[in-house]
Amino acid sequence: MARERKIDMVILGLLSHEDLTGYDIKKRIDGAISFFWKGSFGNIYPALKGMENQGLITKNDTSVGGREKTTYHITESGSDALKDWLKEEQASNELKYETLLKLFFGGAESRGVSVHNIEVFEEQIQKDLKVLKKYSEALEKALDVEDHIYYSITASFGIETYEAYLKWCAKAKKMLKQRGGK
Amino acid sequence: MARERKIDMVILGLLSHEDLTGYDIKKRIDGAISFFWKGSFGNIYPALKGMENQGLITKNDTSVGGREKTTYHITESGSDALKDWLKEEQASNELKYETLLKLFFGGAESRGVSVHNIEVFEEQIQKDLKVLKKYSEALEKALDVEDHIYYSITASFGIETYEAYLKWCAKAKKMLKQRGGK
DNA sequence: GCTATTATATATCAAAACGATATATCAAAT
DNA sequence: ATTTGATATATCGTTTTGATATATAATAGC
Repeated sequence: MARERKIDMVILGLLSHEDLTGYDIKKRIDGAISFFWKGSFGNIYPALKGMENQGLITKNDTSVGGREKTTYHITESGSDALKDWLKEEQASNELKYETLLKLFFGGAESRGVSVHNIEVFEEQIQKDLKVLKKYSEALEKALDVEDHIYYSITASFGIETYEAYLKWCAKAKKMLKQRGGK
Repeated sequence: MARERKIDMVILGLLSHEDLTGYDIKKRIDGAISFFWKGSFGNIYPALKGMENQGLITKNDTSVGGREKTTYHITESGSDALKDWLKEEQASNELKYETLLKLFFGGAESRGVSVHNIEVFEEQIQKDLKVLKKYSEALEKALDVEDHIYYSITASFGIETYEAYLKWCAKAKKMLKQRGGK
């Protein structure tokens, strides 16, 4: 019980660097960490409310013209919660790959469908890899290397795995084509 | 709306090979496909009920002594639903890596904690890789190669990615150690 | 033979995440 | 001038997660 809401830690991690609005948080998640984590508005906004009630963050309402905006700031208590989580060694790592699922159960269908599914996946990865490599190169050029080491390491994780995916795509297609199609 | 329940397709995929109970289904998911998909009882049992109502599967109750058992069987309509899903080219592929998350936000903590987190991750992967390789070797020895090609391909995906993870672990640890610790 | 443990089997529940949608303002481009 | 896209917050139904409860059958150890 009293399960830990993972999104809380993501938000606290982001807020430990700078004050942000819910919308900003979504953008950050969609940016640098999107290849190993995701978040939605339906996830972020309730979490912000909950954490404000718990005193982990404080809010600051501003309005520019008719436009409202709520910026969140991490408290000392929130900072402690983040540190506690970082120290815990258990971590859940999981992937949900529908492409693999389709391939695994694809025996019921034609060989061509499986090859096509791999190609669609391959294209997506190639696109993602391109973006990630650009991001990684930009990081290396940045002056404050010490501060960016963790960003580099996570980006390198993405690059390594994406390259492994592409390697597998080539292999898988070859295997499927060699045996002729149904 | 009427969003597609992914677990339905997993269950239909498994039932397309053999009749199974809810418990069996959980075991199958925990087995060969666990490295790219997960399922829980709280997910499986309601899905079975729902699909039975939709006519995608039929149930068969038996009782051995005081023990009750419900075995499910795929219908033609269920088989069609599976085929339709296999043909759709869109597929959601996502990973949630708490280890990466901790590393990314680890700047707030000591360098040693980050290295330790990587080591914990590394050990888990080494363990999983061992299991997967054994499974893969067993597959290659199997006579009915044609039927097992899809199993081989998905297993090879796991091996490729796990090996990429290990490669990254070594690299990441080196990077963190080179720069000395806080 | 007795007992403890593990495997089989189904089920439910609160909390969390997902994904889609709604609403409205502001900035930029056509 | 208008349409498109970015900013900003919010909600809602469905699905998933993870934990827990319950009970029987089989196996292993003493």
